[in-house]
Amino acid sequence: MPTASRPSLRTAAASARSASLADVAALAGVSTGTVSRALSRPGMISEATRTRVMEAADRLGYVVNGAARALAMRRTKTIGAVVPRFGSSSFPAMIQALESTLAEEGYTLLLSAPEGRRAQQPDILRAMLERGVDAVALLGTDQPPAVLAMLAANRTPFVQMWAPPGSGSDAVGFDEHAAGAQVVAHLAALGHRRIGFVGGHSRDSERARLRFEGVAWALARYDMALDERAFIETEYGFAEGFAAMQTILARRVPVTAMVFGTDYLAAGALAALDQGGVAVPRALSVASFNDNDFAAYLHPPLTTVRLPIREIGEAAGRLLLARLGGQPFELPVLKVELIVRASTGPA
Amino acid sequence: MPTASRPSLRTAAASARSASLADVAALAGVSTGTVSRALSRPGMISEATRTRVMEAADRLGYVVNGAARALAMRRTKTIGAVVPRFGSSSFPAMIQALESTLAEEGYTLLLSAPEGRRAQQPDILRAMLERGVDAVALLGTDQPPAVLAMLAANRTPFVQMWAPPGSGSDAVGFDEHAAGAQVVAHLAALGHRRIGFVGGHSRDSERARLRFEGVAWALARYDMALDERAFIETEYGFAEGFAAMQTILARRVPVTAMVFGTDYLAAGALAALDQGGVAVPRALSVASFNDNDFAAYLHPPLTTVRLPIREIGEAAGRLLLARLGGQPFELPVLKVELIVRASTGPA
DNA sequence: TTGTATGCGTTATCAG
DNA sequence: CTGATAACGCATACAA
Repeated sequence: MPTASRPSLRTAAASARSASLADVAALAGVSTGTVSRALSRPGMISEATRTRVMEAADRLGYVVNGAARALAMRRTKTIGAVVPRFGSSSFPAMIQALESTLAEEGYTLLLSAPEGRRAQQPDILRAMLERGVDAVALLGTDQPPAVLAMLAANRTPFVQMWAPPGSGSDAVGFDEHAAGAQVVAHLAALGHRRIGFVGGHSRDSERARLRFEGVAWALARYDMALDERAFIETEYGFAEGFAAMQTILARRVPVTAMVFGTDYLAAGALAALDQGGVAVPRALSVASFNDNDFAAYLHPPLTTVRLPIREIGEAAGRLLLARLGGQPFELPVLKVELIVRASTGPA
Repeated sequence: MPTASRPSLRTAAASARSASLADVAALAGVSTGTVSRALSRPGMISEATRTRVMEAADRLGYVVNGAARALAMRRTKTIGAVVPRFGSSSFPAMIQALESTLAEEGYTLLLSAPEGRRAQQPDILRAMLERGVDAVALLGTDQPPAVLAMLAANRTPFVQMWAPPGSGSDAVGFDEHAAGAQVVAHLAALGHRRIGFVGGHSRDSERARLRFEGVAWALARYDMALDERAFIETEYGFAEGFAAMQTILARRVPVTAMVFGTDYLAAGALAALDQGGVAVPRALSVASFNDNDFAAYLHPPLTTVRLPIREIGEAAGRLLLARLGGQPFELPVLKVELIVRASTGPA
């Protein structure tokens, strides 16, 4: 019977591995249980031994072994986030907010930022589950069934960020449809009747799709028309906006206003307009959606809808923390805001 | 003596927890050891049992418990990254590249993006070490001694990203000094003698400091002068660039060119110049540093130095993988590139 | 308040 | 090729 506590060969061998609870216990002259408690529930321990343990601990540079702890506690204090196409988008601000919120409670973020083909694969989620994440934050509602199934099988709480709220499961986002409609309503009020639209691929992006649906809905509502020849779906980016606008200019489409799905696109388009000698907003009005409002600095006479992107990350973080703590959580209402700097009606 | 294998109470209780190796073993009628091998070293197992195990595994939706694995293997296949002020900068592209590179080898990224005060605290690193990261990627060389000490005590490999290479420990970055000098050399060649500079706080950012040192060095070399009243250190951002440029315009400083530490600043400044009726580059030349080159779309006649930011992340990833694999690794030389679109000498 | 002993789920070693 | 069994390092129920 292996009852006697073996003095653990390595106690001698100085620092073959990094210090463990047993090492601290030995140095402090107490049991491992005591050390464990001293470190995580200081209240249950006498002042004297506690300080002795503490001293021993940081003399050895002790760092708790999270794997062992996770194994024993069935909890890692780690949250996974899966955010495709993260580098070239406005997601970083959202993730920053998510991370900051979680960090307040001692949680750490495991980030996956798949590009290209890898974006759709469920192995990504699997990797996070293997790492024992306590919860997961996903982007949008367009999740492969396999993903949802794995989450369910593992009973892992999750939240969908930047997704239409009220779709049953936990989702935090704003009303994309309303945002899209708001821009069009504004243009309608100015007297525009025929406009163009350049946005992200609605096939790949739920956000692009919903936003465009809002635009389309409002177009019908205000009896306006989207000129097919001034409608382009592309990747988000300056270069893409530039190219799209050049194409539309070359087609000589008779629109009096253009709407862009994101300010990156708008910025590129403005350069193309500038180069093409088209005055904004005199000859053509331009509106876009954004979070950082930088387009305004580049081209002040631009109408934008400010999207509360950081707020998404923060709310998602709070939601997960609440779920993990068994607390109730009320989803905040994230508002979009129309910022009008200068606009005119059709030339 | 607890020799007999207890049938583990929960074998009955269906899915009280998520499936473990033992559950799979039971279902497949083999031992846990066999299941473990079947899953991680398929070659060592007979075809027949292997498929039986596989079936059992995914019938139960088995996901390996990383904590247990990490405990046994002393390895987590997780890399930590600490990147302050991540949301509002060009770091996301770097991180995206890092993550993608690591993902190729099955590594996952644990990201910490401290804002404000939290940025300097060593607890952040501690949290990562507790999670058992196999290696760590840090930003820059300005690390608190405590951080370096912890890393050393835990024998955790690490790399410093966007840091001057050749500083002894593993660092990947480009020559900031040369980048700064390059811009000034270009302006000198055009005949400019008196310029201004707006950049990040050199106190907080090693990058800002080095870049400015390159500028200063070249100014001396080419016998040029930096007008003190056109020198401002500020936060990176559109609004800050706008404000800084307005301030400088108000001071009526007789400079013929302005250099900006980042394109965000330059973009804001261009708006201020535009609004102030100053023609670029006819009346004033503007140059900046960037990675995504977006300023060019906003204001084509702008000279920029393209910084290889994504490459940093990729190289850092490869370096860590090499270190973990005991492979040699040769740091790539990351080149900066001067992009001249239109420039003139002093008006 | 403190010590003891067991379980957490895998991997790895060592026999068969 | 497969089975049994000992680590791995910590938390915790139970005893003292």
